[in-house]
Amino acid sequence: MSRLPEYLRALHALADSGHETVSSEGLANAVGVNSAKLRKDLSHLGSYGTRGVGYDVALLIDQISSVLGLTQCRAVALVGVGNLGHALAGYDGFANRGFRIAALLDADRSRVGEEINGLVVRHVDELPAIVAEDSISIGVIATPAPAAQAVADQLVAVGVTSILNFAPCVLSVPDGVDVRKVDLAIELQILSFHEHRKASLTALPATGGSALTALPGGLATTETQEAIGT
Amino acid sequence: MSRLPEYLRALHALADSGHETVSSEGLANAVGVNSAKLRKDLSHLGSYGTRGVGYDVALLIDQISSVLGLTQCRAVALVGVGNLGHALAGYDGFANRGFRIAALLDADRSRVGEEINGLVVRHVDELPAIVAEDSISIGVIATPAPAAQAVADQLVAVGVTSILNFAPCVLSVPDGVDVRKVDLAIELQILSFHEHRKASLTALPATGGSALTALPGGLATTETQEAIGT
DNA sequence: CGCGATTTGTGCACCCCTTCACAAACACCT
DNA sequence: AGGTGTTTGTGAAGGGGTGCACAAATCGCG
Repeated sequence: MSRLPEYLRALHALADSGHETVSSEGLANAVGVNSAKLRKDLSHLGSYGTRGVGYDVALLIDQISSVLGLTQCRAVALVGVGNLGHALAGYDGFANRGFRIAALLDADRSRVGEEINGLVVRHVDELPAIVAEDSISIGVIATPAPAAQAVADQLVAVGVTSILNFAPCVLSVPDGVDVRKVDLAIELQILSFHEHRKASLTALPATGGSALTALPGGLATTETQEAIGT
Repeated sequence: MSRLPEYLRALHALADSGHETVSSEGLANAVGVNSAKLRKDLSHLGSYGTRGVGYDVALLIDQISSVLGLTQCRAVALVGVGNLGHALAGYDGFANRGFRIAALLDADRSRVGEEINGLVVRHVDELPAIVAEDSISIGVIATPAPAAQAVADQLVAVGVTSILNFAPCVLSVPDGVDVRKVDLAIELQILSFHEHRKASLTALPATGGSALTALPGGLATTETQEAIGT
């Protein structure tokens, strides 16, 4: 499930604060989900709770980490060191959670050679060599939209089967390759939609405003505060 | 729906390439969804297609923009100008899509006064004044996790009802306030899960590997290549 | 003016996810 | 050892989204 990473983060926080066990309801509250849902999620990866007591935090962390394949540190290659790429290269949230940025790449040769956070930017054409010297399991695309598809093709060509795409475009990849997309502007637009809806509702509480704002009701974009898509 | 922004982006691309009308199937292919789903989505905001022809691109753009509340440029306040905040402040994908970063804030006084992309960083305590001088509709939190809740409280206190949270933690906000969360590490962990699963399946195609990798099947984390959240 | 081709809009069935509610299991206390 | 309270694991019901398939509608052409 896409919720497992959230559970994992909450569990780490609990472990840091000294808890050795958690009840399903306690963990559910920390993550913001229903306790039954959480129990069902955890039951899917085997029973690791003790009735009357709860779940062993350390054991659960190990289990979830194992399922997510985080027992080993995964190497990621970041393509595109523009504005966003710079930030991602320096983001310390990756190293703490089982990932290591192993290579920085860019198509712009004027950027090649630049050093960011201890890594030297290399040209995207060196991708085969980079994969050869350091097994890359995930590629991150932080290029402008027009360049994204070409980069994705290159990543796929060298055997990368998981791509995180920050470019605002859809990538076409062969079967067996997973793509996740993060579009920052879309997130804002969804919030804008809610904002617009709230404004209309408060202005016209009786009629509900135009038909546009009075959609079926639950249309409220899946879940708020749910990690991307989730 | 959370898919409307994706439709909007595809429509803009079509408009730029000269198309005046699109069939539901053409647009669906561009976005990567089922054509029936797309037609149903569009029908929820009133019928704006012509049978036998398709949808008028310009008209549809206006309609979706209107539903999303993008007819006016929305002002966002960005709190936290660390690594990620810097990138967001300089990200040009916002201005092109109906958003304007109106203020940069940080709790660290040593950062106050710094100029980024033509904006001067101000202290987070100035939030009430900033909202007063420039109506803010969305707040973006790009602070470390421990500071995020306090910032959220401050944003709510000055009347912000939509928050985009990049800090890896859950925010508790009163009803009526929408929070969307983007956790970059979680995205990578989800990809790691898929990677781990693929590795196990190819190694043990018959048994499907351990029970961990042989979950119910459709567990594959909602949708790939769906904007967060989806 | 009529006919065929094309495309929208939607009723219907299906499936997955979510949630409630409860039985089984465990620990603690007496 | 037995009772009691707590918590897990799960069966069943409900809801929402998804996709198929088809009727209605429109355009273009003869």
